[in-house]
Amino acid sequence: MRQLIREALPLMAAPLLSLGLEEGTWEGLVGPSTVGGSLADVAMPCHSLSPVLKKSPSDIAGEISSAISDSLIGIAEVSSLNGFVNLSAAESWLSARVEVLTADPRMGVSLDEPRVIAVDYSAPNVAKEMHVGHLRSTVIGDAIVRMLEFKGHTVHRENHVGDWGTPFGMLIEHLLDIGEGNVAGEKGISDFDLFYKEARTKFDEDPEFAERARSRVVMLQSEEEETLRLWRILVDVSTNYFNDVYSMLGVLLTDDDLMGESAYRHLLPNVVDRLSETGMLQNSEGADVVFLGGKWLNRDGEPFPVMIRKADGGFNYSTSDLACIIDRVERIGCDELLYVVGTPQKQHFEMVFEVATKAGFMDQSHRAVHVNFGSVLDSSGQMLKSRKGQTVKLVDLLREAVSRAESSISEKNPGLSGDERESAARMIGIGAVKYSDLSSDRTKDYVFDWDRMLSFEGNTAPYLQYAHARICSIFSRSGIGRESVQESQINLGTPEEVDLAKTLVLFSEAVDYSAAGLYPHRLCTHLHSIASSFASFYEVCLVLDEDEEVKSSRLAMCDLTARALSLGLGLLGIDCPERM
RNA sequence: GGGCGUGUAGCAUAGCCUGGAUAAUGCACUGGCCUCCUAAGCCAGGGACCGCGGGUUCGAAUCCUGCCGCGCCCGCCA
Repeated sequence: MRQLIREALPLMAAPLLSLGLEEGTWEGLVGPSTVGGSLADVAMPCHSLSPVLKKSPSDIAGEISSAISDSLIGIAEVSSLNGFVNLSAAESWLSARVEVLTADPRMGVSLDEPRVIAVDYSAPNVAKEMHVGHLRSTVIGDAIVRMLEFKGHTVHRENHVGDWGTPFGMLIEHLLDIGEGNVAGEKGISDFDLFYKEARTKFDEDPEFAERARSRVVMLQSEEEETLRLWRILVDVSTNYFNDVYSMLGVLLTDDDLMGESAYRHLLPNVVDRLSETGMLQNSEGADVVFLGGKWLNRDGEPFPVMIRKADGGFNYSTSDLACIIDRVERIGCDELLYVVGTPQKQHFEMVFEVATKAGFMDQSHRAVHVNFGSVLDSSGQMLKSRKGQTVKLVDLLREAVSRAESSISEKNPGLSGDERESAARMIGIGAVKYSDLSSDRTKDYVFDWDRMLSFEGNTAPYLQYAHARICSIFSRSGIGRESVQESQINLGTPEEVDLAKTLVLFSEAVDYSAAGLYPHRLCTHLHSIASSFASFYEVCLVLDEDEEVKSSRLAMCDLTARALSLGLGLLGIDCPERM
């Protein structure tokens, strides 16, 4: 309702001046109402004016209310209660707003001043299974990418896959033991968990293998040709597998977005040089480190460093992340760097950002944000660890979701069959998984519960998709084209229509609020309220079989609702079937 | 020990940034609603001293502070 406020404020100035309130003293009090219902959309608490005007808040609210109500005719109805001045959007104002939206494919969502933004997300490991932890990063990152692109920004997707480092010695040797012909090409690796575990076991238990693995690491780091070829096999097999998962999930990531750790390996010495030039680098027990000081103390109360180059000459992840920052700022020209990575790495990113800022890799014009997310917990509230407990393979989870969706469809709507049922099952099952992850505050821990995420009740994707499908059904049944109603005159004859109109008008604010904070759940919350308002509207307002004027208005509302839902879910990476 | 985060009905969550009115939503529970556009739905109802104590304020779930519980981080792993 920011537009209501924008329109109302100038009209309130003169009447308020006549009550003794100077311009600039009261505007900040006007904001969204905190009470629901039809009472108010915008409210102005008058309690703080009490000492100024030497009257009770209740009297002040009453006086303001009667002073401004004539000025706001056609915009809002004004009343007062409990020391609040309440503005409720006028029906004519609301219907005019809705009419503007019906002609706008962007549903009122404005474009921001464009920035160049890198979003680092997903980041699976080569030769390892993708599990539920990757699900969060992938789904949240993808939603953020879509929202930011929609707001007009240039977004670079960065998939920082784990494709370099010491584990590749044992992985390559294991590949040789198995025989590359059994892995390369179409065959792939059928079980990455098993592959990794076998390599690990041999490394731990077979000294001869461990020795081969260690010298293989040296060959890899010196970029020996044959070793690089073998490494490439593992990378290719894995990225094919990642692509299968991405395509099943329906995310934007492609091979063009791959920027693994290996891609930055030649920049690492450069990081050392540049840190050295600034004088930040210190030698500690043979290693090159940066001491930031401040609150960075270890458990003995001593300062602890950011490790840049280990005593053995190797680099670790801080260095790699610094190289990334340099690359993204200087080569890609990013204004903003977003890292969709779990909360446990918060301290790491704080330190890396601090080093990068002090070293001048970033300046005031750059913004680096750790877009953190909570851990995945099981139903008993424990961390879902990949070490011991049975890890849920991402592919298995997604297949299960789709198959559950398919059986629900068979049960609820036997009329759907063949390709259409299959495609609806995919949209519903995958949508359910994504939505359950996106719909709560990402910074908090996420309770992973198959029954809840696949349940088709409550604040879930299927509930929103169902509202969308019902609308599509109205149009297909009546044979009326969606576009043909987009210039209809809007009449809000019932409370349900008014309520629906308000949630639709608030759509653009919800998108902005969600994108600005990088919080997809805010958009979910609003989409749910749209679907919920629509469901109430649908019960009470017969769309077809009314007189022409009512019918065209309601059809336009239906079209707008369906567009809000599919656009909104689309920004979250979730598709809507027309029938389900 | 230090740092960071978190605590809201039986369960799961929103609201906290930017303080306002009777704390919102879903599941579960109770009771209603399909000769009518998909009942995967709708309507009504019960259920919360917003972890505990101080402070600021006309007003605190929200801001400050002290406790308590839980979690994560403090590795020459990423």
